[in-house]
Amino acid sequence: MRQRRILLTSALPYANGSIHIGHLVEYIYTDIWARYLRMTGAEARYFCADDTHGTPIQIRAMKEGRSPEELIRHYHEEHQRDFRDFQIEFDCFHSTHSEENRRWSERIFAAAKEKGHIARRVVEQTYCAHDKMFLPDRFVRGNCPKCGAEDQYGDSCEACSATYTTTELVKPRCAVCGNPPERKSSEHLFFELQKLSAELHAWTKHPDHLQAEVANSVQPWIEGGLRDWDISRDGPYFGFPIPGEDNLYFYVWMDAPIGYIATTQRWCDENGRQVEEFWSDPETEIYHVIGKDIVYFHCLFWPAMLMDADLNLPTSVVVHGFLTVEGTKMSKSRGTLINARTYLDHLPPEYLRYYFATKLNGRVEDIDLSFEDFTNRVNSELVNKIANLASRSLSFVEKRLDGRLGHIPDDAGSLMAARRQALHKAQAAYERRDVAAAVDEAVTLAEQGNLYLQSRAPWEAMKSDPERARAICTAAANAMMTVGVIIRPVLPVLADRLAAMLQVSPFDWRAGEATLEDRAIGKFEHLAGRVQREQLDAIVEASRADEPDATPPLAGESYEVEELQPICEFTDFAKVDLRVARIVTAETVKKADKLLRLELCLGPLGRRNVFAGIRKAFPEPGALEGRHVVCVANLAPRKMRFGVSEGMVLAAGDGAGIHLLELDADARPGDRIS
RNA sequence: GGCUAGGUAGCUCAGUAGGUCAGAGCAGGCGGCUCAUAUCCGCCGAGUCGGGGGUUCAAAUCCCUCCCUAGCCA
Repeated sequence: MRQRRILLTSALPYANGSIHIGHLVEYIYTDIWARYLRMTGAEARYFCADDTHGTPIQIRAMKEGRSPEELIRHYHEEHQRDFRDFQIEFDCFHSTHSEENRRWSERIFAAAKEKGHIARRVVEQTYCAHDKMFLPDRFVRGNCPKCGAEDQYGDSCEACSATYTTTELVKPRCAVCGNPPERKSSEHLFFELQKLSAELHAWTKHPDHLQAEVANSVQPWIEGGLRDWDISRDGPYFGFPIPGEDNLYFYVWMDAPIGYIATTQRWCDENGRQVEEFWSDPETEIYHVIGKDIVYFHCLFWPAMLMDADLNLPTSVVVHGFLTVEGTKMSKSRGTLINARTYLDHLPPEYLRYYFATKLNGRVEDIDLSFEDFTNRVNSELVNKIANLASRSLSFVEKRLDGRLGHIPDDAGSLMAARRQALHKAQAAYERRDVAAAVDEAVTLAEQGNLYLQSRAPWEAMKSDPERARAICTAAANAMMTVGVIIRPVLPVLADRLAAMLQVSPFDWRAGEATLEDRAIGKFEHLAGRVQREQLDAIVEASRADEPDATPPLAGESYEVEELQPICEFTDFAKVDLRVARIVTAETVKKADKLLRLELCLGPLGRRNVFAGIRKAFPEPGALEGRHVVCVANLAPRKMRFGVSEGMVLAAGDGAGIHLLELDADARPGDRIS
């Protein structure tokens, strides 16, 4: 039989934010499944990429004063770090902002055009003249045309849940600059989905392609008539220009799924393989794991694009539910929107992988992270049952039986039968993506192993017949090996530590039914320790702190201040070199009624000439002389009409009152401030 | 509003084509063991299987209806 070739993907994370535990449900799920498949000997390739295009990234970058490329580079690195530290192993994690993706987007678009499925139509949209860009729904705010609720998004009303278009919004304004937008028409390109209606209907009806509940929810869309899909956006737009069009770009949702192919291409190029092996060979299985929010894109648009391009369609689109925390939607103010990194600062990735695994059953159900449940499951199942069985069998052998296994005794027949059965049931469960059931097999088997040890009491046998004790522990160790194999897709690092103790390699599915007898084992190492409820509380606390404006202001502090800038990484902050400076001279500047010219002494760093807009607050500049202030010492020099300014002094205030930041008189000029 | 999926012991959930299906694990109580980074084993649960109605000799399991929850509605 030929080796199964399988391509797996998770939805591409958008490159304008950090990975949080909600995202992780999907990546952990896919990773578990990919690892399981590899353990059975299949070639399972797990591909993913950052989704990098579109207006939100454009605007976010603009607000942060950097280029979109810089922004997505930042998140590309951060995402990969977070995934790696959660033991999520991609064969390739690429980016939709790549040459491979550009080529494939152009090719797939050309194919759709060739098939006569691309139409042109003029659309009227909301345009911000100030920011010189068209505004998507979420970037127009205004009053609901139905109920009049204020400050609603451009697509629907949170108060009366009416839906409408941005052009219907009353008193609209741009969410970026606040100016009222205008209406502007332009010609867009549409993918005529309706023309593939029959094919899509047939495809979505096939029971292998979609879970029953997903297929159900897709049918009304098809039967109700598929609408054409606007796949273009006007420039300036961060994305790929559409060939042959003037100032039109591919909509981010057009090129995002193509990223699956582009990433495959990238990996193939790097590994001497052909992309056709994955996207054209009908024997290859393709699985897309997605959240239930993007079913429409993956079950209709995406298959349609693939149909037109004559590429493989997904074998299955696997849909999972959302994550809730303590029974409710994740929320910044409650501290339950937990970033991957925040979690890792407090707990090992294994616990979350394990917990999610106990919930992932292949159905489209939301899964809840209940802290009590999390603590119970990790402690009672992972630690008390699984890790403890390893400890009871292996560390006993190491400490009291010279680290050597004997032979499995006759009275272990039912335990050995149980391990075979658990392995097979777990395999069946993994195959149908019911990870929860597979984990349950591991736990149950560990339970039986513990029971076996309890009833045979090797510590008693030890007193009269050490070889009997060795035999008992050998049976338990073999059961433990199977537990380890079953749990390995979920807890790869932990399982590999077990494999090292058992000195088994490769630790694959076949090892689950092999027998280990009459051999030495490696040094015992405890597999997992208990989790404390306090550690979870600390994560919630830290997640609250991630959101600096979550706490309400104190009474009386209701005046207006400038809005907070986006989060700045420490490395960015560290670029600003602040120094202690003593004001040597301070004087007014002719023809400049706001400026003072300051001569600063930075100790060994010499003197600086600085123009500061603080004259209004200091009618007697001479009084400033001798004061110790904060100087931005590595600011690029700026040529002004009155001379060159070689830095800035820091001050607070809104113009009415200005307060210079001042240091104690004994601060040394030139010292770094951090 | 429409659609979809759920509502089973304090918690998380099993219950495959209706008849040992009223269950498991955790938590809690009692007892035992001590090899195990206080872990393991045994015993202990009357929960109207969301409410109501119906089909059937028999329903958590089928039908109708209502209530509640979650999500989706391009």
